[in-house]
Amino acid sequence: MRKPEHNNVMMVKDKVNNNGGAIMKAKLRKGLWSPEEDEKLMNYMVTNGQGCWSDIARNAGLQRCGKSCRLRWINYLRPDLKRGAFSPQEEHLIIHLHSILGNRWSQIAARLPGRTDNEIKNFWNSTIKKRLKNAGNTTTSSSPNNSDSSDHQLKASVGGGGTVFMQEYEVGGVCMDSSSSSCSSMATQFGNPFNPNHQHHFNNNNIFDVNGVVPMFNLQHEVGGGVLGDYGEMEPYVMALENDLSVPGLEVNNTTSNFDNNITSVNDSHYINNNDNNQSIKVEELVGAAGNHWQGETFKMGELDWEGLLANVSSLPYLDFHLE
DNA sequence: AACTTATTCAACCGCACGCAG
DNA sequence: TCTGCGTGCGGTTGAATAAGT
Repeated sequence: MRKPEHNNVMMVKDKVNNNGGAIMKAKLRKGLWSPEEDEKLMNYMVTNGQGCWSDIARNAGLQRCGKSCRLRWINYLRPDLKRGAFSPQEEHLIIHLHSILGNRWSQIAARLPGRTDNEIKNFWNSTIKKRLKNAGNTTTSSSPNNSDSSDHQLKASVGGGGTVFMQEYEVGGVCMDSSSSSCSSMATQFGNPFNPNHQHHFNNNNIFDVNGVVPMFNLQHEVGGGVLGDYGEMEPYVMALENDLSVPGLEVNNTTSNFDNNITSVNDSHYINNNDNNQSIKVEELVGAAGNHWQGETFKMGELDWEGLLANVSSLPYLDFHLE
């Protein structure tokens, strides 16, 4: 989109050299990355793997700060990135997750393999927000931070639109930490209220906004048709959870793994089974966002098995959109 | 064709957190 | 306990591009 700026060098960082504290300016580039810089960083990462970003910036011969290198890698150079427009499934998932997580783009991105938080954030701010606004709704996506902490009562819509007032949920067992990495036990602790199988509590066709008492829209529509065009059709009943609710992360730990066949986990929510090729792929590897090690050798973005993904993410709430 | 406005998205900035010394 | 460093996150900016007039 943008053309690289090659002369955008700024005096950003002062360094003290060894000669009695004389100041030496380190020239760090800012602005768009040139293809040459991309190549340098890519080559370095492929050869040496991820490490200290400031070291990477230095050792790769880049006049960039480590932070910039990290961002460039995560948002652009990472080989497991999925390019192109968001699919309707992804759109639904983003909206859905945003209704739960608010602006926690990194957590949302962790559930959308191949997508970055920045990408999702941009997509949300530029596209979805606008569509929702155009749909005549102004209250669809309040953040968890906006929730009314006094409201312990959960409202859930049921089938034909009736309302069920849930008894106060014991939310104490839910991982409230904003970091998703250690929330894998939430389902069991919580009695797994987010398990779509608990249909006596929740209707699968509706989103429950856990952020506050705001109406959410019905996702019963087929994904393919009029993705967001139907968002004007709002469900008036919602579920509200107080506090900051963290959805169990798909990526959980940093155990070294690979794409070998038959990887299984005691905690099945941490892995994606790819039934087509008889492989189980650790979600962390797919996502790549939180992991410190990139080993994406064989994984091809764009070939994600959505059904496999969603079917095995038992802890992911309300994955209720219809797959084609 | 020229100009204006809207949209997109890469990148920066500041802050918070964790960890080591 | 304090401090500095590295990292990650979310908000924001601004240039490039598209669309409209």
